[in-house]
Amino acid sequence: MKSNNPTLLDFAILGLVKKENLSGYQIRKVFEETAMGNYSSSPGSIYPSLKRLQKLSLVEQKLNEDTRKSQFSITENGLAALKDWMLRPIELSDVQKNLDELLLRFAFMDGLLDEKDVMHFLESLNIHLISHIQNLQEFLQQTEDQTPLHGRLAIDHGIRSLNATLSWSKNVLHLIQK
Amino acid sequence: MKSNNPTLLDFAILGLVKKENLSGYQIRKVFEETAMGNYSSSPGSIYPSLKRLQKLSLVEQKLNEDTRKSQFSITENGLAALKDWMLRPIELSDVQKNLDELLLRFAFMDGLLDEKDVMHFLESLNIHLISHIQNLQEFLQQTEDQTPLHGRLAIDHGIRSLNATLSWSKNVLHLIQK
DNA sequence: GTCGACATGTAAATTGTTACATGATTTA
DNA sequence: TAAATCATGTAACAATTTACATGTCGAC
Repeated sequence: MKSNNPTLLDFAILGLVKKENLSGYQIRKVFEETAMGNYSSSPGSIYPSLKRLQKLSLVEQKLNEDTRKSQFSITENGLAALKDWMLRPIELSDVQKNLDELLLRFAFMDGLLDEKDVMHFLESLNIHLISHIQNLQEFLQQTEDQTPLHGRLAIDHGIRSLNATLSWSKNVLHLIQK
Repeated sequence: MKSNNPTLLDFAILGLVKKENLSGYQIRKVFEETAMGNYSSSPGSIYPSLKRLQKLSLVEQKLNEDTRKSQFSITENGLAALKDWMLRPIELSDVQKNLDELLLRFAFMDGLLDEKDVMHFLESLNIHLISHIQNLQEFLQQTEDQTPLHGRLAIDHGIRSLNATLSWSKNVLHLIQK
């Protein structure tokens, strides 16, 4: 009854080594120095994650002939797992709690999914965003008198933020459809 | 060498019981049913959190005379801790990774901080948001040719999302200044 | 009288954080 | 040759998730 499901960090690493073979240290540097800085770069998270990925045979460690250094590369298994993850149906709870994960999925779709699947992902994202935004607006109206000002403003922030995501998503859809 | 620092969930609960005395179950319901649904409502997180807060004497358990049921209320200590937390200087890393926490801090400021401190919080937030947005834009430009399309679009999402937060914050500042 | 909601917990497993530890290689 | 960076790991601790466990109370 073991879970064996890769964590979000596992997928982040998997997506990175898919694009380019990397050593553990190089992966840490990516998380430290690039816009992916929201993921942990501590050795105590990266190296255990790489072990997990190896145990699941999603990545393998190979010697780079040029640099004589060991690097990780994605396996067939790993590619399939990455694709499965990207094609997972979006749920309302993802939009409520795991927007980061959806964005990470999108960020790695390059060259893995075809245009049709990317569009389907964005369309599904739009539907769930709209639904969640509406829920928040209704909640705001229904609790107008009970909720203190700052609480209402915080919810308003949530709505605005989701609207920004929605308009981004529509924009990207437009852009992809050329 | 123990840390004894309340977690984000601890502060979320502390903020709730500050507004109103609540039982553990009632707290769970808030996280299940309201816009605070991004915080965990599982008994395995709520009850241990309440124990931590009690051990730190930030909340105390009392019998509600009317309902004959036990509820938690915030202590003097708890009020001070909540205030300290809200007055913590904002850092760039908060804007990069912990925007949720900043929003939670704002959401509970009602009746705890005076107008001046709220404004200072928002002004500091603005400064850090602007700085982070600029960093992301520079990163986008510097890596334009190396980063694949989806990666650039994901960063663009980050920028748009932060801009939404910034415009919200400016709006709130305006609103508070009347 | 039974079903659903109220109500409070614990245990195991998982994950991640912080700090520690070690050594090689490069560069000033 | 000393300092910085490269490079990989472990250990202790903290927090959360999931599942289990138990019992009360009100409504139908």
